[in-house]
Order: sequence, then structure tokens, then C-alpha cells
Amino acid sequence: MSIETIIQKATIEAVKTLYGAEVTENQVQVQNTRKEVSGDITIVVFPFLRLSRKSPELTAEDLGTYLVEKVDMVDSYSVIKGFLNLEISRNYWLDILMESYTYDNFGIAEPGDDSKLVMVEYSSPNTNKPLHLGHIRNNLLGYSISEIVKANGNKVVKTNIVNDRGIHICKSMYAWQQWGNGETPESSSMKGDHLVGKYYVEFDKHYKAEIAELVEKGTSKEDAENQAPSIIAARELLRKWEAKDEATIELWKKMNSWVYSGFDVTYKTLGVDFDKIYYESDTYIVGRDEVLRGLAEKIFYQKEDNSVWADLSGDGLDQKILLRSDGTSVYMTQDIGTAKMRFNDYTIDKMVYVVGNEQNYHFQVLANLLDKLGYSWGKDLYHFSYGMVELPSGKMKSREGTVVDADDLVEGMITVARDMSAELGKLDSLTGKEAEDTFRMIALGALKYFILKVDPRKNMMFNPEESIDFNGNTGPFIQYTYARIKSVLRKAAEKDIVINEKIAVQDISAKEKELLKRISLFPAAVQEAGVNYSPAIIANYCYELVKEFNQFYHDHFILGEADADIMNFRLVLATSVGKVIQKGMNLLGIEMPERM
RNA sequence: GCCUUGGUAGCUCAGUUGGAUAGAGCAACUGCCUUCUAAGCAGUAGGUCAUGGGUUCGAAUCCCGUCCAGGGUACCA
Repeated sequence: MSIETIIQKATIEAVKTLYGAEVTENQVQVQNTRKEVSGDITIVVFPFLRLSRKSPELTAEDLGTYLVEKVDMVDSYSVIKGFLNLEISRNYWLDILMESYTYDNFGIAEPGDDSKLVMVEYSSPNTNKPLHLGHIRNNLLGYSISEIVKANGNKVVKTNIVNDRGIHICKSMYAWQQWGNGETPESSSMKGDHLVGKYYVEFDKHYKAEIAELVEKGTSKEDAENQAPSIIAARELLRKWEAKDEATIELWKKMNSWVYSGFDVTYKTLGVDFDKIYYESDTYIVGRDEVLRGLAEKIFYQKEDNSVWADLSGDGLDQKILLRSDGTSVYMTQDIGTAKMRFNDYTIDKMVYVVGNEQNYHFQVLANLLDKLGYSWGKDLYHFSYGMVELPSGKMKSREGTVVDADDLVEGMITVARDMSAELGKLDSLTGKEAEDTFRMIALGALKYFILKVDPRKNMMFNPEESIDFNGNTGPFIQYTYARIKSVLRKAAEKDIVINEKIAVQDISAKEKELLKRISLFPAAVQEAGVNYSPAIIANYCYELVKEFNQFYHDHFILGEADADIMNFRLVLATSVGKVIQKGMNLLGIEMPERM
């Protein structure tokens, strides 16, 4: 039980004993004491004034006296206005330290046999273009959320739905046929996904030009968009694909395989992976059958032009198309099929979709449709709705080439990490490969932390003109602190200093206590991150912890300390901080270098 | 139009179920490396928490209005 909970329960008792009144846990506000004030835990007494019929100060005195007497861990108290500040005994903090030092899973709940199975869908790329910064945010959030959910005692299946069919890939296919001259990743030395993306852009260029030409000849813009030769050709390819035309399927497979090999490299670089991959080309058929079943069971209805619709107006939503008049599937159709297949494949307790907030409405509708189709889990799906990454120029658009390419960005970051290390004269002692690994670790640490430290629900700004920081509230700052701790521990080992698990210090400094308090908050941070689906909570926790450690490190010697007990205590403290940092950052998918 | 999300320092962001004097980093300016890594530490400066009301002992936080911005809104995913 955490100290907050203990104090909370004791306070409820106190109020009952002293004033004969029942209060609920919500009414007892327990918080960490402000730094400028002495004390560790603070209770806000204002809510009890009505019960005590006394002034805030006297009420606080009553409670303070009671708590000091009844709760072992409370040493003393002080009162400032309506705030009761409790001093928690040193032994409590030292116990926490021992727990974090000896227990490898401190703060982490291991999944057991009766754990819930949570499936997390993330990434979900289209196969007609390479990944960009927006996808990076999705991938990092998806991976991190999976780890956080796992750390809260759940089993997790990470899944990816690959949108491998549809008009978008046909556009790239057509452009490659027309203007590709048989170019391949090998012949062009281009990464497969970039090559296919090049033809997607190429398509759009020609398409726009054709529209402009038609409009000049007097066609309306809307008609021109439908009559341009390129789009007609792309649609023809889609029709042939659905008719299983051999040559078209062949081309589709070839170009998709290029994209996949490209994605694999990017996924590997980002350090994300999946337990199960679904392909839209499989799931849309299942979805179509489900819609037709719904039609037969009169859950849905058909219009005169043969299109199939759901009427959701009774649920505050609109009419939603599920099959087009020509019988082909839409986005929603495929998601219904994918959901069905997943729940057939796994015993899923909770489904989490990591998809951008532009699709909030889509998931509201999906939950409703699955429910109508008789799937009890439908309405409980959770749409992890994250914000867009914006550029100073606005939204990223692949078609128009106004994107920050994922591979380029990572490559650029590694270069910065390498240059910076050289400039600082770091890592000169490492061999080429070790050094390169570290540069990669630092670069990705900077990128991942930059993305994950912000509240996932909010839009965030990225300015390509300014490089991502390596100083201050950043991934490398945290990695650096970890490397410092490792360095101290290496030196201790060199001096044959053996760390003793028994702590025997008489006094601890204010800085040391602050650090212990921070460590004690780790389990709560992991839980809170799980409840709120927020890697940012972990990121900010790690930053606060590391900042605290650096202050301690600056003010106190560890190996230079003359008193053996104090040195031992500080070694245990540093080790624990290192462990917590590593565990926390691991939840974000950020690796920690031994030296930097 | 309707639905929805947001607006906190020059910039990028924190800010717990409403609590004490609204916090970090970057950028600017000052100090601190002959002792464990200066990718660090300490300090200065920078705020009408978009705006006007309301609720309350207490509001960046809750409610209402207004302004601004993003997203969605029946055959794009």
C-alpha cells in the first residue's frame, strides 16, 4: 500500500473518531508537500471544516495530533493555513529504497494466468508510400502503450492492419507502369517504399496536370477530377484487381513486396514490432460478408442504387455507407472484417486502436456497428485518439511531398548525434561499431522522447528548420544521467567496492530524501500512465527523477565520500535510480547507453 | 451550419479528483570543470493561464457566452 493510501485511510478514521462523521476517499486530498515547505505529505483540511466546526488551523491540529499518534510512519506535523504537512519517518523512505534496489520488478506488474488480454493495433500503413513523421508518432505511441499496458499486468498482442489494397496503391501501380521504365529498388538503389512513393507523387503530378488541362477546355473541376485519363486508368486497375486479373495481381504483389522490405527496415530502426499482422486484402472480404449478413437480418438497408447503409440516427449519428453501389467495400467494411477476424483468432478482453484523432467519428460509428451486428465487445473498443504532428507550414501531405520522411529524419538525427559526440570529445575510446550503436541510441532517444513527452491527445508542432534538442528536457539528458551512474558503478567495481544491501545511515540530506521520494512515485506513475494511456506521464516522471539525481550528484560525492556507510547508501541510491530510469525509459522504447 | 478538440513565457511543452507564491526546457544574459562524465549544476530575465461572466473558503482546472485555430460531417482511406 502506498503512503498516500495509508494516510488517506488514517484520515478517514481520524475524522470519524474526532468528529463522528463519515468521509469518502475522494474528500481526503493527499498530495506531496510543496518543496519550500517542510514536510513530505500534505492533507488539505478545508473539506472537513463543516464537520469539525473549527477553524482550518485547529482542525489541522486535531488531525495532525491524531495521525502522529496512530500512524507509525508519521513522525511529526506542521500546519500552514488549511494545510496539514506531515513528516514521514526516514525508515519509510529507506524501505522504499530497499524495495527498488532488491526487487527487479519494482513498479512493474507481471502478467499472470488470469490477466486480461489486450490487443493493441498500431501503425496501420498504406502501402503506396514510405512512412513519415506522423507514422512515427503512431508507431512510437503504439509500441509504448503496449509496453505500459503490459507493465500494468496485462497480456498484450501487438497488431498491425496493413492497408494493402485500394485506389491509392493502384495509383502508384499505374504511374510505375506508365513512367517507370521497369525501375526496381535494385536498379535505382532506392528503398522499396521510397520507390513506390516516388510513383505515387508522380501520379499526382500527372493527374493534376490533366485536370488543369480539362478545366482549361471548359470542363468543370468536379467532372475533370473524374474524367482525367490517369484516374480512369487507376480505377480500371482496381477493378481488374478485384476481378483477380493475373497481371494486375502480379504487379500488385511485386510493388507491395518492395514496400514491405522498406517498412521492415524502418520498423527495425524505430525498434517497433508486431505479434500479428492482418492485411486489408484478406479482411475486406470478411467485412463484406458481415455487411451482407447485416443486410439479410435487416440491421442495415439497401438503397435503390444497391448501396448498403446503416441508419445510426437513433444513436445520435448519421447514415453510414457500408458497401458502394457497385458492390465494392469502403474503409468501414474492412474494419468490421478485421475486428471479426481478430476476435476469432484471440480471446480479446480489450481492443485498443491507436489511430489519429481525425478518425474519431469513424471509431464511434465502428463501435456502434459492431454492437448492432451482435458483437458484445464492439461498444467497448477503445480508440486511442492521438493528435497530429503539424509543421509550421501546416499539415503533412504525402501526395504533395510536404512530409518529414521517417528514414531521412532518423538518419539526420544520427548524424547530429555523431557530430555532437565528436565535438564534445565523447566516445573516442569506443570502437567504430560500439560508437555507432551509441550514436543510434542517442539519436533515437532524442527523437522518441521528443515525440512521447507530449500529451498524446494533443496536436504537436515539429519545425524541420530546428533540430531536435539534445540538452535539457530530452532523451539524451536522461541517457546521459544513466551513463553517469553506470560510470560511477564501474569505478566502484574497479576499486573492489562491494555494495552492501544493509543500509546503515543515521541521517540523510534533503536532496537525498527528495530523490527517495521520487523513486517511491515510480509505481504510481506506471499505473497512472496505464489508466490514462499516456507515455507522457512516464517521460515526465523520468525527467523529474533524473533532474533530481543530477542535483544530488552535483552536491554530493559518492565514491569520494569518506564515511563508508554513507558511501554505501549513495551507491545503493544511484543503482536504484539507474534501474528506475532504465525501466521507465524501456516503457518508452528508449535504450540506455552504458557510456556517452 | 452542426459535432468535436484545443488556446498557459519569444518558441516547444508540463501542470493530478478545484488547493499554498502557475512550472520545465530551448533561445538571451551571469557564474561553476587540477576530485565520481559540464549532453551537467546554480542564477537573472521573461505570464492579464485567449477573452467576458458565473459557481466556491479557494479556479489554469468546473459551468455559460464570445473570439481564434485544428479535425470531422453519407460512396477517400
